[in-house]
Amino acid sequence: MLDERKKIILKITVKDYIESAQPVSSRILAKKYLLGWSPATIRNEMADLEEEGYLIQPHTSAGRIPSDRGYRFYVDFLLDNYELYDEDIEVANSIIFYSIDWEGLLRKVAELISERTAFIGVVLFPQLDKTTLKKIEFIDLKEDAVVIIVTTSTGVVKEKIVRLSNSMSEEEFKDLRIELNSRFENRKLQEIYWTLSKEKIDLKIPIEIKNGILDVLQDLLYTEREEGVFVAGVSKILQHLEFQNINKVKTLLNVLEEEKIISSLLFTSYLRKGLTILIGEEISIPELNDCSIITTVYSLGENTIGSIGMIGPKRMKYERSLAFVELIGKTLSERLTQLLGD
Amino acid sequence: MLDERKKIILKITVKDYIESAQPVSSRILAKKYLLGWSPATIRNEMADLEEEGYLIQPHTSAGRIPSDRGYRFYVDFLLDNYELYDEDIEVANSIIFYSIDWEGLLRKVAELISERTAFIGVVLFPQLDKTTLKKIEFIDLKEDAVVIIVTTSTGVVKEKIVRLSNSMSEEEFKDLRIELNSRFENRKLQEIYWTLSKEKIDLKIPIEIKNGILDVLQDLLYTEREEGVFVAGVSKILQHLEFQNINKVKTLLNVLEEEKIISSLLFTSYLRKGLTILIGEEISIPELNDCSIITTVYSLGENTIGSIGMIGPKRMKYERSLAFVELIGKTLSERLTQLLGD
DNA sequence: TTTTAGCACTCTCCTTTTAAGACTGCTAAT
DNA sequence: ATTAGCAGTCTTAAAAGGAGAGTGCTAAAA
Repeated sequence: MLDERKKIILKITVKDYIESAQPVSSRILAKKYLLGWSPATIRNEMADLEEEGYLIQPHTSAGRIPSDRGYRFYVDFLLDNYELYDEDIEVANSIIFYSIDWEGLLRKVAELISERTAFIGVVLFPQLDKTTLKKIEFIDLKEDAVVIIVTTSTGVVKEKIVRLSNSMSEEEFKDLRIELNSRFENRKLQEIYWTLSKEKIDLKIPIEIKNGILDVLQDLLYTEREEGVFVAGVSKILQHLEFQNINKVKTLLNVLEEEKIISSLLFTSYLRKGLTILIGEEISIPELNDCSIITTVYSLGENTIGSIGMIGPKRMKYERSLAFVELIGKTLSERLTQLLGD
Repeated sequence: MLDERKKIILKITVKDYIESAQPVSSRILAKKYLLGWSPATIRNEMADLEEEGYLIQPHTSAGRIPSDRGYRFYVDFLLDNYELYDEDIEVANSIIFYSIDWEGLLRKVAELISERTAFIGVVLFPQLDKTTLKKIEFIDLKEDAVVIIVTTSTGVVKEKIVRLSNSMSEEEFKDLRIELNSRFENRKLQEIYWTLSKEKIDLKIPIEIKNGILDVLQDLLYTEREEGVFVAGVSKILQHLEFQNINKVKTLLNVLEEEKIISSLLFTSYLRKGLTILIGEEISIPELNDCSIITTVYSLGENTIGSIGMIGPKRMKYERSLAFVELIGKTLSERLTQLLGD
């Protein structure tokens, strides 16, 4: 863990870089922010931070910029309080005044996000999720391995082999099977996923099996997912400094036109049911290495049905972006529930 | 009109530029195409062509490139026979194998166009066109001016003042009104537009009034049009040489994200009911000055219901593009009629 | 009268040079 | 543990130079 001074230096470095888009030098840090340490001291600290992977030096005689790890640390531990501009709140609330069709509303939300932030707004179509669980079955392979077999109402069967750290008796398997089936039979896959993935669950189940089932469920949900997305404001992203290079733009546009890629990103957030953020390489799409993605879900009544998000450069104001996306998600859910809730 | 030699030189200049993307020099023309005239002669001819506005010289010591006027002349008078690659035909015919939903089919068509040509594919949603004519009325203002008043089934009233070159008697107005109303009452606006805009029509009607009615109809149709469009393959356009400049890309993307603009371009083609082509400034959208747009219509049975098109750089192979778009339009119409025709 | 050879001139584009400026890392002093 | 000072590195912008491509014009040839 970083000591206090390193944290301060990292935090200010990230903030300054987000603002200025210029590699941050020790001199700037000392002079602009009156930290009370000399440039030389700060230089030493920054060299340490670079060694530990939080900062990067574009070239020998340049200042430093945050690495993905640096941004991640910043987002996880150094963020100031969320700050919402009054106008952001106003814009989010304006959703309440739209009563166009379902599709039109979602499209409007994507446009709203992009207009207000000058980043890209994305919306995943509502997931139908009618598929329910038919049965969970186990086959004991001995040698502490077991096959999990899941059958769904749509007739799809999927299995997965799992290794156990502690062996289980015939009896225990039987109990677990009965318990799981009685509890989850005919329930929606998404609901089961959600219940199982909660930290606390009053069910005696080995962690490996639990994770195995979760994997299978995710797999099933993923292949049957609704892939439709709205992507709005692609042209807006070009005004940012990181996209002045034509080749970057090309590869970026390529990715953004692949609905499958965007929908799969949003789908992950949908399954996790919460505000999520991916930074640079965490997205696992090389073309989006300069971007961060913030997503959250929207729901109809009690049911999470889809997700929305924002794609922008890593160099974004996270406090504001996170708060804004979260707010939009909530407001959209309210509006949908109000319009269509039972 | 240009003499034979100028035509040949213009034609080859355009063709070579489309192929090479380099300003075409007199030397290239003489040497590569063995025209039998010396570079000096060709130089003189090219200077003439420039003076008449068919060619442009990027700078003093460069070859020449076609102006919009040059492209237009080429497309109107110098085109070789349409050439369809076998693969283009195959791709167009593949439409027949899609039987996904209506919307999916249209989206697929836009993608097909862009995939096959590496340009942008666009599709205008089907126009509902339920609006019919209620009444056409005239008010004689004397002094050879008359107000045309058109009322529609949706209750919209629109009028237009028209000047006449030959005055009409009270009697003639009455006859015309009766004739027009008996003939067009309760007919769809689009149908009336189409009938009236035909060259030959067995109806005694002053040209000014006819054009006035057409204007009003176009206006009515335009404001009530379905604005939805699909735009596919925006990223593909970036591989072309004319879009290597980041600022051009920005403005281009801006326009392409404006559905209203694209739909209005397509709507014009829809009203004209045929294969149309606009080159550069003819499009009247500064951001598309480097582009040409080829559009055609698609129909369900006898009824034209929408239009499709392609947006690419002016420097495109017109023979192929025109043929391809036309073919796609026809094939799509056949497929739609087969799927949904009554 | 039309065509062509020849040449001076122009403009682009690429490479090289030069210089200024921004920071760092390291050393030695505090 | 901190800091001043300085040599060294790298970027960036501007300037200079030179090759190459192509034209317009003139005067000669057809």
